[in-house]
Amino acid sequence: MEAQAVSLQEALREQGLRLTRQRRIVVEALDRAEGHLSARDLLRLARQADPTINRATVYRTLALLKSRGLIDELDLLHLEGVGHFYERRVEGDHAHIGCPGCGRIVEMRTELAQDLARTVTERTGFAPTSIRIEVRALCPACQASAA
Amino acid sequence: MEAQAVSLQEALREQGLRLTRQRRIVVEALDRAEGHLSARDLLRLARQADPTINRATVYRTLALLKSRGLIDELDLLHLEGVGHFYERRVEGDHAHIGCPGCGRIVEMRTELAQDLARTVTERTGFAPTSIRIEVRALCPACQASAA
DNA sequence: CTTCCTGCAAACCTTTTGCATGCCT
DNA sequence: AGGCATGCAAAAGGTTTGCAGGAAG
Repeated sequence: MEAQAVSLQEALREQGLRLTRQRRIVVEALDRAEGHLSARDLLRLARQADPTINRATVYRTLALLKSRGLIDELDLLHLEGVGHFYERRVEGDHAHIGCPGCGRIVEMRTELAQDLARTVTERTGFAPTSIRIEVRALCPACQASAA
Repeated sequence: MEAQAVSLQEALREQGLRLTRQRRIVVEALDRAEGHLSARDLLRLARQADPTINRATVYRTLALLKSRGLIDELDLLHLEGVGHFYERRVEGDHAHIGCPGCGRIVEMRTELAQDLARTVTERTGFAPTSIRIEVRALCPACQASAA
């Protein structure tokens, strides 16, 4: 929804936020991740770099990034568990599609989010900063086995 | 996404599901609700009709309704707390728009969900059964006070 | 030097589960 | 009668918080 720095680490610096060793480790893990990560995943990854890093620090860093709009928070329709998932906000919105049969999650880029943002502004006067689209849909394999 | 009965209660019967006193109370509360309800809200409402009704029953009923596609589950971007929200699935999709400034949630009907469902099918072969669109957006009042 | 972050541990909240009992069909 | 739903209580996650010590700017 807006221009972005090449990395979260850089984005943090641009925003004048303190860049501690722990925050660097956490954002590096998010930068490297190709998709969504749970807080638990992220803690595990961070601990590979520093085994003393604490859960609370991970949550606090996630809250910070979230409040600055640098990451998106998803829950992936509970298909992968009750917790939340995080991923770096990227240019170009995408929908998350989850199959309730097998739990598989795929992503799909879509321009419809732009349209939606425009419509929201026109019809409600609200100013969108992020859009989350999550679709529950049977994958082809599960459609076949359900038939 | 498909035709619906006039009430959840009726829908339950149509699906050949056992309609216990507790389930009736819970679905009546959902039927009466104009918008989203948390599990906690729902328990509170149900207890007005029967103070002995149990939390576990509410959760089990919600799981049942969810699995049958009769209700939608939302988390409203965590703006109202960490839990989930439920509402009867209605004809005509709508997006939930939440203001991070004041926590206000508004709904907006949108046809874009239909387009999105079509696109998903065409591009991925997945068969959508529900779509969740949640938008984080500053409301007019909060835009003004932020300026 | 000051501010704010971290680790720790406990608390908190929501949601789930095993089990014995009871209700619906 | 049989199968399934309920209530109860405890457990299981996930997430948040107060506090004392420590690191970053």
